[in-house]
Amino acid sequence: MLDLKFVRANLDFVARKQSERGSDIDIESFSSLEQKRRDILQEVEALRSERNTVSKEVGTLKKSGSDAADLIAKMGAVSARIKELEESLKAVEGELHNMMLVIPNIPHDSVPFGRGSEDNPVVRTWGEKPTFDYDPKPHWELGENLGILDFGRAAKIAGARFAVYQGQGARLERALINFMLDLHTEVHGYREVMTPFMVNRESMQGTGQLPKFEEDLFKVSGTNYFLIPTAEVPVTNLHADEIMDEKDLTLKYVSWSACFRAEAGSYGKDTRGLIRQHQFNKVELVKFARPEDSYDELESLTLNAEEVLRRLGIPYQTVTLCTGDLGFSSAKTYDIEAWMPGQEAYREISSCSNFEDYQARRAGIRFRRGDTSKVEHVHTLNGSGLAVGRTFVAVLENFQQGDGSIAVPEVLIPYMNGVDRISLLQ
RNA sequence: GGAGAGAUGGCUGAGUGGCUGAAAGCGAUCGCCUGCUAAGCGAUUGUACGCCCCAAAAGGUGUACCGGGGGUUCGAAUCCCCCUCUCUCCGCCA
Repeated sequence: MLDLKFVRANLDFVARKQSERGSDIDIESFSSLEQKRRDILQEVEALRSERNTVSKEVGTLKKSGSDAADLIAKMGAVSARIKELEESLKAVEGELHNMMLVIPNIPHDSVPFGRGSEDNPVVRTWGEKPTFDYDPKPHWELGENLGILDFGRAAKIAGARFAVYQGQGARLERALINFMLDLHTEVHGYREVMTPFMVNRESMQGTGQLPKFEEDLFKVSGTNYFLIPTAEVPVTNLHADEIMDEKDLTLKYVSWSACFRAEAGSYGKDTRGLIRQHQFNKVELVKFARPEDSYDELESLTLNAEEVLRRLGIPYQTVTLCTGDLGFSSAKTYDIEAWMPGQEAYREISSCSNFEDYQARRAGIRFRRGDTSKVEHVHTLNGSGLAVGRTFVAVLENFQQGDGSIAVPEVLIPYMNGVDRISLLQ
């Protein structure tokens, strides 16, 4: 959520920034609603003030045995009026709040203007694409041939967009999770957390999934719980409604979770294989930072995520999302795209964002400065480090061999209990 | 699932209708004192929103907030109702 006072003072700027990301803001109704809120507020506060003063007089009069009937009758009327005003104030504030909740974040100045993903500039490429003396196979063929992936039975027990991992496939998924967690905790200094996979509505609103994107989420029927689409939600909300100590910043968390996405509106996209699933594993990096540090922290967070691919030996490129492709809550986002030989394309494997104070304002995450003891909103950041299912895909497709087996990347061998190749016989 | 108890500031904990934004203690910050440390003395120590002042900061002022929501009353931390969460006991259970 944007700062109400900032929006009020910079309406044209905010509207222009929103249009750059292809979003509209109704300046007129915002202004009139905001003005109305202040008008009512001033009136109701003046009346409350009067009531407070007179009520004290009533107390004094009664104590001294005098008659206060006149004042009491008068205040009865004032209280009734206050009640009326409070109701309309509540209505106006609710409307204004709902309006604020659906205004996306303002892109950072360094975010390039563009209409969509085709306009995202590449900031880095790493690694050499492997060459094959045959047509490299997509992971779903490799996986099913090796008996480590079973989409048919997944469809039988659950439905489309689910997968069953078995044998060395299940082991590989688990190895990737452990490898990533170890790297981020032991080398990059993140603190590991394991959180609930279901959260309440407030948490979803805190990080920006609600109210606007409810159709993308799974709701647990008969409860108020939603399945998390990413560990970003529970981990960021860990500090909701808290005032943090400046000395604890930058606070860095890493969390493995299953992620659940309804994938509404993606019919026909990536219907084969592991790329787009209703449930997948992800290792997520989350940071809470001081405002002046957050853009440096975004750079290091992105590099921390890239390090996973470097150690695995998977080629990738990193792009900056342009204004038209930027996510709702983000001020700036880098996408890391891994090379997938079987699909002959770079595919998104991580998305690293700085939300500035947008989520912090929604969720009430603040910190107190040590020197001035001023309270400010923190900046929140997060990024996949990495999407495990898609990393699984990248390993299969990049390390496939002519005989259909998969060479296990060096760094994963210890996590595979010494197995250095996945082949049919395993 | 059943029975009971509870939720107050950074923490502990008073407070059963007006003198309570909230006692006391602890902690923290600043100052004094002191060979060092400790102790001692003094002061300060919430958040949000509005208005005034204003380049801004600071300041002034008003309102709200004692788990959340609603009600009674001239007036609610305090009385009533609903909800959430925590604790204890019983039952069930990975």
